[in-house]
Amino acid sequence: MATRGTADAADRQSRAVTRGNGLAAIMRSARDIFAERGYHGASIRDIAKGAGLSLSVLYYYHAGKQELLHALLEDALDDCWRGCETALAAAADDPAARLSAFVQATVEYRVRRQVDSLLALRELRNLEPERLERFVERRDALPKLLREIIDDGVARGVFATPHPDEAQRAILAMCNAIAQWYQPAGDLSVSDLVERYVHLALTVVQHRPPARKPRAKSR
Amino acid sequence: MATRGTADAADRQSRAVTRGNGLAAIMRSARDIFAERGYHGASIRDIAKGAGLSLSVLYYYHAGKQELLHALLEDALDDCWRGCETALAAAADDPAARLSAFVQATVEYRVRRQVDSLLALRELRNLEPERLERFVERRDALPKLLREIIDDGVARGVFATPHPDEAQRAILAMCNAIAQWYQPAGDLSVSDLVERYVHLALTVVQHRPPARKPRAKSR
Amino acid sequence: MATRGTADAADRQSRAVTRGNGLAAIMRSARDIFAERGYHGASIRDIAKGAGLSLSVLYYYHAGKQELLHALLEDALDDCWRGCETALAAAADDPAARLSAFVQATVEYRVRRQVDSLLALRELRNLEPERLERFVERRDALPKLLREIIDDGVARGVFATPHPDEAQRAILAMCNAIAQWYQPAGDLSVSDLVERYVHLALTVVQHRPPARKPRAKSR
Amino acid sequence: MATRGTADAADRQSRAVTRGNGLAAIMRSARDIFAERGYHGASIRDIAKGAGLSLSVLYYYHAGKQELLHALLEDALDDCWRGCETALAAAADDPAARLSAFVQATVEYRVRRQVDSLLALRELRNLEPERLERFVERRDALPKLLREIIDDGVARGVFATPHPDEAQRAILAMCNAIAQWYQPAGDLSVSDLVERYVHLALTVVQHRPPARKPRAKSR
DNA sequence: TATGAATGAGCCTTCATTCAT
DNA sequence: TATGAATGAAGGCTCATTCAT
Repeated sequence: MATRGTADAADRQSRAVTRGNGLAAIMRSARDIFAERGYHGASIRDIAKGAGLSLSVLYYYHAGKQELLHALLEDALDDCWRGCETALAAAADDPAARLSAFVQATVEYRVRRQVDSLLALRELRNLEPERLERFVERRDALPKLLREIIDDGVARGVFATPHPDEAQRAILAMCNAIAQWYQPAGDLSVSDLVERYVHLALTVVQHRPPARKPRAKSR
Repeated sequence: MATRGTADAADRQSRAVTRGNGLAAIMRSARDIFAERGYHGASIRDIAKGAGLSLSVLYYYHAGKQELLHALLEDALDDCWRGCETALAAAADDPAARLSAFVQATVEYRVRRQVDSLLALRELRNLEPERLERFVERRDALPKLLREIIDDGVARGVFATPHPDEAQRAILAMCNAIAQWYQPAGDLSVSDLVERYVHLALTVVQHRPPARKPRAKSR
Repeated sequence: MATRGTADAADRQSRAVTRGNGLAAIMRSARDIFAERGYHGASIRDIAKGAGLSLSVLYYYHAGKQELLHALLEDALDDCWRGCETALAAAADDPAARLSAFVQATVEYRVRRQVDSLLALRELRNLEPERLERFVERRDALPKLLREIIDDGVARGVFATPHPDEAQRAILAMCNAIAQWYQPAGDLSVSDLVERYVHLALTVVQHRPPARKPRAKSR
Repeated sequence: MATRGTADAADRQSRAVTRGNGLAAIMRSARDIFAERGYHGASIRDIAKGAGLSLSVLYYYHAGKQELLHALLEDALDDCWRGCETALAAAADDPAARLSAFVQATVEYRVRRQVDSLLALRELRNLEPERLERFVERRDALPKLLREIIDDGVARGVFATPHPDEAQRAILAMCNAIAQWYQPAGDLSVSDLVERYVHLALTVVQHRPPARKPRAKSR
């Protein structure tokens, strides 16, 4: 017959967690703590404490630690895709424009979801095999998409890179890395950041703007 | 009455670990298991088992799990630096040549120490604060070195990039990423890999080979 | 963002539990699950789920898990006694007839309440001390009653057993065991089962039918 | 970096557990505590405490709680079989003698291993399915053996029971029950107990000693 | 009547580490 | 060098129970 015990309210100082808002608080805390210590280094006890809730609520909302991670990663990947698709839908049908749109979306995502996006890079391997497989499949469509854009540019003679494969990898690698160092409070604004990375990407694929549309006579 | 106490020698079949080679076996096992599961996900029990040794030997050679990781990372970083220094020592005093040497050394290191180099990227954060600080200091000299090379190139007018900082980051990011995907058994030889990444790096810094030494009219 | 919070009504498909029948559903579920997994192995969550109700309703009807068990056991014991008393009330005042009536009632109870009767045997010890004491007192009156019947038979010279105590224990033990193996759907009908156990019991007490009622004069 | 903590020696008063004798102490404690509270009601913490050892040693010797139970049950069943086989090997080839030997062995086992034998009856269901199956198979050979003895007696006309199946069940049930009530310190000696149960069993099968070997006048 | 959200205690297990040999 | 036995701490998870609605 369990008694109530001494729940020292001091432990839950930041208890902005009003009844019913448990889930959001947990997700937030999980994100931060997973990011800080890694999946195995993070204890669900600490996650709960970070959320200002008891250990057990976590299991009310999620089946366990693993599922918690999964939920975070899926959410982040969803957001990433949404950004890309929106940007590409708005872009002109021209390789440079599409590449720029892709890079812009990716950079903005890395900044907007700095923490989660790092999680997705680092903690992927801690997903259970089955979950991992499904996740990776969805994620791998991104490099494929980028590759198509590059190939298209090469085919149309706008991108001169002799190594489209390396170019694709390089562009993603440098964009992904942003989440590791960018400091929103710093000097570099997001729009400047985007501009620079778009430039960098176009450089990497060796973008050669086509001769001006030969209007009359280019002389 | 089934027991587990007596470690059946059968479990250590792969005991190529002839007496006296304990240390090497442990390092190898630790490297693989840390890489596979991450620092917190790896148990020293499994590391010992992987080395074909008993748990306790590990403590004969190392003070603990933490020190084991440290030893691995230091060793990897040493190797990385050795490679860079050797390459740069042999390179001509010319930004493009120096950048090429740097990239070549880095790429080769990522391939030569594929596993350890990944460890150094991923498990860094699991070093104890004091160890971490010393390590990072040493590691951060690498980007600084690269930055100097780039700045020099820009100053001399050989590199046209308007964003040397981004260039530096991009070059390191793409080189680092190699360890994540390169397959030594695949089609791409190391020398080809190096060649492509050197090209990529020169592209990123917007290398402009200086006009042939303007023999006659310099005007 | 997968959650678990909202109990999806689909989970309660078998909701034959039309509003208002909660109590019966809970008792049924509790009986089955306690029987299947034992008191400590059964979770009230599963009991509630088995009843097609939410966890909390359980507490509307019962003070807790312990009381739930108690209610089940008391109910079963009541039934057992009712059967015995009815049977004995209808039996002739003759040891063999009374023993037969007792055995018949007991066997029929073990079949009629197969599950609950097993519960009463196995989960008794999980009652809280005070409850346990009261329960055992009531239950122990059964062997005592049986013992009286046997002693009476021995006194009257109808039962020849030299070990009335062992006989009593043997008879109860074998009747109790019925609940462990009897399959209502099988070949053996309840009336046959009763007949055999009555025979067995009479054998155990070494029943010797008295010399025919000395009609005229046996001389 | 874990420190030693305050191991209050007081907690391990009965520490007759000298280094190296851990296994035996654990088995003993496990037996008692499983018997007292049932598999699910017993915590391995309490088992360890009962053994005067730390929680973790348990896992040095056994894979877990489940395996601990399994080890106990197997050991008990082994003992039971050994007893039966020895007894039957020494018995004459005559149904009554064999039945007596079987009952004697069974009764003695129930007394000798009073606790474990109860465990085997009650906690069986808590074995994992695979383990359970193997165990039950071995255990079920016992009733079969008893049944063969009875059938043989019936065939030879020495046992008159019309219900050999019920007889077999009754004999085992009453013998099994012994472990529930017998008190070694009480009035009834083991040899008396055996004698009574042999008598009871012979009664149950309705043993009819064959007519004295018709020496001279068979009339 | 009935529910969803939340809690504290406790459980089984694993882990890094130590110590005597 | 190397090992088996043992330990305290912590980890993930389940559980009976409560409370506000």
